[in-house]
Amino acid sequence: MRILVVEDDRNAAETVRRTLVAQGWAVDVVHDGDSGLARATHGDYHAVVLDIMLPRRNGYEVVRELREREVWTPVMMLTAKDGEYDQIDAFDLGADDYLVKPFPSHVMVARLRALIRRGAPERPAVLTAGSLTLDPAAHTVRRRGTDLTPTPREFAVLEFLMRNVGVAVSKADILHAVWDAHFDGDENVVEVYIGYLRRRIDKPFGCASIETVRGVGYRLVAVD
Amino acid sequence: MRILVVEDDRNAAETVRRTLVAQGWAVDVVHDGDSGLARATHGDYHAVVLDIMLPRRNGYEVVRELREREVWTPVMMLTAKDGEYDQIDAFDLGADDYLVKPFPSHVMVARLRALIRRGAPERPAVLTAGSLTLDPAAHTVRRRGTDLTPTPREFAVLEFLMRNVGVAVSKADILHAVWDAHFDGDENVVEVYIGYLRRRIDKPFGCASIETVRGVGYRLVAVD
DNA sequence: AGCGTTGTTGAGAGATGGCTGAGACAGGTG
DNA sequence: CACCTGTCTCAGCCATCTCTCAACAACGCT
Repeated sequence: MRILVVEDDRNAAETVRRTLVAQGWAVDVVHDGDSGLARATHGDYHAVVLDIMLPRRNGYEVVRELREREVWTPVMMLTAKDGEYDQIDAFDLGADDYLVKPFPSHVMVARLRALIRRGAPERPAVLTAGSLTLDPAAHTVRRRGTDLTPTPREFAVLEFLMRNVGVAVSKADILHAVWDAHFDGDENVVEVYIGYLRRRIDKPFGCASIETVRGVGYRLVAVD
Repeated sequence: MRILVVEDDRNAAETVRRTLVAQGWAVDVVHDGDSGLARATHGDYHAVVLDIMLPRRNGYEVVRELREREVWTPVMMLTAKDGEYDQIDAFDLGADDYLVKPFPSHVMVARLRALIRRGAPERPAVLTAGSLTLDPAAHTVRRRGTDLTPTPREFAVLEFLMRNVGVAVSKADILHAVWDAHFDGDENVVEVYIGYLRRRIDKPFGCASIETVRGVGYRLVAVD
């Protein structure tokens, strides 16, 4: 395991380094945001431990920039502050975990291990199919730049379809993924919602992203 | 997204359920470890939110047992205690993430999303015979790049033939593989569908992939 | 060649699957 | 309370698909 530690406090950095080396991991340490960004971009690490308070470029900026460069290495953020909003910000910017200082070293090790096991998410958070994009976190859907406003159910159906682009999914699959176990209605709801979605995301743009696969279900394809 | 929530405190469970439902996810709630284990094993969820303090079987035991049963659904553990050892134990037992109560609901959502983002099931392989390809997942058939649109029955017959390229299969085999057990009609249907398929996948391209083996049945061969 | 057997095909009746408009109902909001 | 939005049911319509039947063609055997 190769770990990059970005932490400007030399003492803290040394403590972390020792802990990780004791695990048998290879550790590189840098002390400012710029070097951290550069190393993380090109260094091929299994995880990055990133302090928030950094000279030259703070932790938030480093993650955001990393994700913008399509680097998906797991990032664990460290901070002295205890504000919950920091966590949110960190998550929204693309960090994968968060620790509040001071923390026992074995907690950091355990959670780093979990991060590494989870692996780098190959996919960015936004789903795309042709000119259609769906952001699960922001709860937005766009086609050619214009904002669409699906209802919650429509959104859920579309999200499922977009997680299976090009694959024919059955109405039962959709029902199963979107409606909960207590639902005992007809599969016709799915047909109805497909109809709603077509009116919402296809008709106004003259496309046909949702294909019917007779006897099977539906397939979402990438169109412009 | 289908989420299972295992939490014995009815109030807490309801809060979590609402948060997740507001995301457009399908949520099932159970209140004890045994039911949680049963549902998680067979329920096909995208993630499980699991309290540690549970009647009948605690959260640790549930994860351990789940992993022993080779169920790899991502698990997020919840606990009221703030003991660091809980985290370690949880990770070691196979949990994928961990939250200490109380937590802001959007943190839970963000981290659940991160958990779900990782695993996408890979598709089954595409079947090929010369210039003819059939993708069972996408439910598509192509010859030399152009999309063919077989009917469901035609597709089923073709899929069976393509899983047996170069092998002569009898009409009885095809009937058995494609039609259900209650079918009591004539083997002539098979002949009729072979005819349809030839018109669909061979005639327009001037090939002859489906050969008749007189007295035996049919054989699909690879041609360009 | 002649003949029975086996395979091919066109026509068409009936069944099925999918789409949609109308409307009931619930929950939230002014 | 009236109104709006979102969810879901229902029933009718339409296009397509499935399968049967029967005539016809091809094959292979004596």
